Amino acid sequence: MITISIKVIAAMETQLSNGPTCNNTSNGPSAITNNCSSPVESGSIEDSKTNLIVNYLPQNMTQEELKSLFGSIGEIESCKLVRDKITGQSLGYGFVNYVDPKDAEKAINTLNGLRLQTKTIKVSYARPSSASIRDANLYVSGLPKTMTQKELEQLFSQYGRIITSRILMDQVTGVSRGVGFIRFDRRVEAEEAIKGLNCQKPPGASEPITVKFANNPSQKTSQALLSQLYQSPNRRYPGPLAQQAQRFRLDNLLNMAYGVKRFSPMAIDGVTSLAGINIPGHAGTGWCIFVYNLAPDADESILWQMFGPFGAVTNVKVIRDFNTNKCKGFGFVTMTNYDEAAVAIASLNGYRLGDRVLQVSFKTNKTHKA
DNA sequence: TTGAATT
Repeated sequence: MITISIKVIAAMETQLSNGPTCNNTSNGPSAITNNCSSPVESGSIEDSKTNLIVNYLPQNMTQEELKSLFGSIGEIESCKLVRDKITGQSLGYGFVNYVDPKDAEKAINTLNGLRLQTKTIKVSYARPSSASIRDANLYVSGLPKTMTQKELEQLFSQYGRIITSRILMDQVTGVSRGVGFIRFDRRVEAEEAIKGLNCQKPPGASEPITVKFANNPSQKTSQALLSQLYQSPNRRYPGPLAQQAQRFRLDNLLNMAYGVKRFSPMAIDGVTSLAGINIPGHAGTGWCIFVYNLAPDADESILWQMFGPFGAVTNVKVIRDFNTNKCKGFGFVTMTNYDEAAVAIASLNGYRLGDRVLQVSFKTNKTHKA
């Protein structure tokens, strides 16, 4: 009875593909109660009493026109015309959420089947499953660096249908950062995966992984954004410290010029690496330095400023509480050269920064776990 | 009082 354009079908399938497949194309109330067999969705009918999905909208209908049309029934809480992400073209359907469920019901009764241009629009309750479709995205950390995306999926697939997966890679080395994402079809699946896998060791792994719900699109606080401005070294810090650092560099130059051999553990690194022995603080890319007793508002720039004058600093990190974004009292600095790191530590350990006395040392494997 | 990581 209704001529359905290919585009609208595609749009509907896009919407449906986010949830369990239902064998009919009806979005009417019967579909909610009867046709979706998922146990999650049958319990949340309440959610859909104000929210409508409107299908078969004319191609040129705008969100404003949609809102205007449905707003004639009653007060609208929100209204969304779904568009193609790339072209911005209407996908021919949208959502209208009323304040009052009675208005939603009225809209179905009066607007469903309304002819607009060449279309006959369909108005029905939106699937109450949006909540189960959304928030099914997991953030996974502590993964073995050797784990592949396929292995990650294998691990999680026992809990449900995986929509997408990803392992974050270091942009330079291409090596896994041990962090990834799994998006499940449904939220319950994600919840089960958390129950089953959080704090568990994947087969063959030596450390347990962390599985939790991912944050929404990564929106950094303006504060975090600002601190990134300081990711480049800032080396104008006059005073005795800088002088000491400069003196050290001069010493190095003189030593090189006069052929003085300086001892450096770097010389034995190749051997110890082959033997599988870890040198504390040595991370392969440099020497990792632990800095303790930073102030809550400390940021990366202070680490650059303090350590930069002593030599090549490749990375600094202030460890922050995720929620408050305040420094947890410590941070890390990676320096390329052992000698420079050693002098920086000798110079900065016990250094008074504001009203705090810093403790600076090579990072150890210390953990407060038993 | 020795790591977070958010496509």
